[in-house]
Amino acid sequence: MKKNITIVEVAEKAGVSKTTISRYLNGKFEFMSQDSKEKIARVIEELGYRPNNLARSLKSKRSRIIGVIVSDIGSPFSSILLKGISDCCERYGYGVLITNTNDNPKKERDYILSMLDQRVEGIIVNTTGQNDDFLRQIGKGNVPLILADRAIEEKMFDTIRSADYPITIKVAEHLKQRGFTRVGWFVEPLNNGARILRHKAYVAACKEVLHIEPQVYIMEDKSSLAVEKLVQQFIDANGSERKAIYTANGVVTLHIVKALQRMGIHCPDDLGLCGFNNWNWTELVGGGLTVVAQPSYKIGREAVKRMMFRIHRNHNAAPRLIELECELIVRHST
Amino acid sequence: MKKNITIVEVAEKAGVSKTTISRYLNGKFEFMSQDSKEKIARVIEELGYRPNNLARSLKSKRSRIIGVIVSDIGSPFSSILLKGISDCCERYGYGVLITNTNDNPKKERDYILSMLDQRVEGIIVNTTGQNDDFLRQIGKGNVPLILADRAIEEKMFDTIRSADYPITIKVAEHLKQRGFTRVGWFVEPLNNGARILRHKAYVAACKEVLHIEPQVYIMEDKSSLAVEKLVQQFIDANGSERKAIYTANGVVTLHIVKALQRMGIHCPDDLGLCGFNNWNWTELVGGGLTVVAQPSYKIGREAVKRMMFRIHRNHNAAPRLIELECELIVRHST
DNA sequence: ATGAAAGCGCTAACAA
DNA sequence: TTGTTAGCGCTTTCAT
Repeated sequence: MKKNITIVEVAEKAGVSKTTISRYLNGKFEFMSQDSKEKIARVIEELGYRPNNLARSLKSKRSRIIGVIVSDIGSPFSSILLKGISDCCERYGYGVLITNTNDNPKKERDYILSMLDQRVEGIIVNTTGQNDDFLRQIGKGNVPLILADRAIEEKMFDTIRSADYPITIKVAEHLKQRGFTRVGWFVEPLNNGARILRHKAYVAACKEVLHIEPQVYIMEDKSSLAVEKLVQQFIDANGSERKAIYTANGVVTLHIVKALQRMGIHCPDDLGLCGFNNWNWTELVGGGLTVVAQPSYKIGREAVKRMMFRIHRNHNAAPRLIELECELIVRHST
Repeated sequence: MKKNITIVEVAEKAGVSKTTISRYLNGKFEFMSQDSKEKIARVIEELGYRPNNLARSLKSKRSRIIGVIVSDIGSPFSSILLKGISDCCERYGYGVLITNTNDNPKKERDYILSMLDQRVEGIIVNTTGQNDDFLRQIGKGNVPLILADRAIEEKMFDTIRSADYPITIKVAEHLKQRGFTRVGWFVEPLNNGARILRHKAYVAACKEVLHIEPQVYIMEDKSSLAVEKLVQQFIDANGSERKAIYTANGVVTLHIVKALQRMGIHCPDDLGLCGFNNWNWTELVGGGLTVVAQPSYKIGREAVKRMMFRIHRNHNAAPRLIELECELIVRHST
């Protein structure tokens, strides 16, 4: 159990004061003799000295860590988002403290609090959507909070998300052009900002492009039976029209594809299908799924960039909504 | 910019000393009057006081954080692994500092070092496989290091991974029983512990079960053309025998499936295919892929459990290799 | 160009 | 049952 090497030993061995070592560590070479610099470098090397970041952060109030809270770390969306976040943080020399709420609002609150206890310099949240009041509260503090993908009502936080409106219009135009006359939208319960905005976009597209009544199918229950029933409902409700399903996210897409396979329904002849999220398997099933590719990686990257701007340039910038372009990838299912 | 509330203010307001507050925070109620306890609780509530974890960790040398280093945070394997790790850490009241190396050995070293600087209490690594010497070095320190999925040669670290040998035997028996007489194994370059052990298992299965020569196809290059060429090679090399491909991991599976689709090869008639990793799409393609389900979530969970054991019960326990059972899921492709 | 000294917010040995 | 006190390892002001 050998004692840890601290700045004190380094100072002694190098024959200078703690202060000088600290200056060295922080790259403040302006007024330092070449001699000291070299000596310190050598001693640090010899001793294998490494600074204690807890102590540094405690004193300097800069932890160089940002906290990230995702709603489902196991999903491809989150994992690509995290990749964007962690790649970008690395470039800025920041570490990433990650937690996973499983869409549990209580956990979200607890984690935010405990990240603040850790003195993270900023928090990126993919919020459950059930904590608006709490988030507002946190927003009053002085640790920047940025929302990824899921917005909240008020324009209080920087929010980075996909530009759902234009892509939904595009999807509608594509479906129309392919001869689909009825489009049902399948979604999980409308309890977070992403779903709500996507819903608005769908309704708008129905009105402006398709000139039909919106048909929203909410997947309360993701059991095989329930999903099949919902699909069947949509089919039954639209007689002999050419029908297409548009999904709200990758999870829904997956459930729908499974249901269609079990039901023996083929795309695009029996039914059109436009999914959301260009996950790697979408090109493999049924000759390839038409999907909207969401810029998950970019969302992560831009969230970090914005965070760095806020931390280093302007703590009080007006909140911004940054919407990133999606891409429509037309394949076989429409 | 209002000053942060510290233990000192709480102490003053509650009319007790810092020590008593500290005792309260750490749940040391044994010798504390009911009166103090209640007063403190009230004051903390009123002030909205939250302890500074940096200070706590600095003093107590217990950060309650463990570091996790994955080789590709964007892959389903990592993301499920992380889910297992973070769910389990939560139960123990630990936070998770995550970094992603993109299989870059230099980054792996840097991250390990900077996690030590953060005074994480333990590190879980899904190592690139290119840092054995460095890892040995770190192993001599007093922060436990645990390997997830990818082992290193020496038995120096706790290692949690899938039990590749028995499942590979089972796969071989299954393929044999289905009438396949030649089995090629497709893998990325053999540069990490997981691949090497899986390779051994495959060679053993060829000898003990299939009684054939092993045929290892290394995917140096994952371009469409290169993969197709490799597949074609395997086919050409085995004339009219009944041939099956066995893949080493999910990424390889994906590339093979794509190649087969492009080449118009159908499973199981033209070629058998047994994949690795039961990712959610494997049941969707070509009537369902036969796969080995790897216990990614459990690997994460067990790694954390072992870490907690090491941290709290026995810092010097002998390194253990924990192999978790895989499951063969037979579907349509074999 | 360098150093002395005063903390950052907390914990824990020791004393009472 | 509670408080006093000396740090944890570093940064930073101020002085030289």
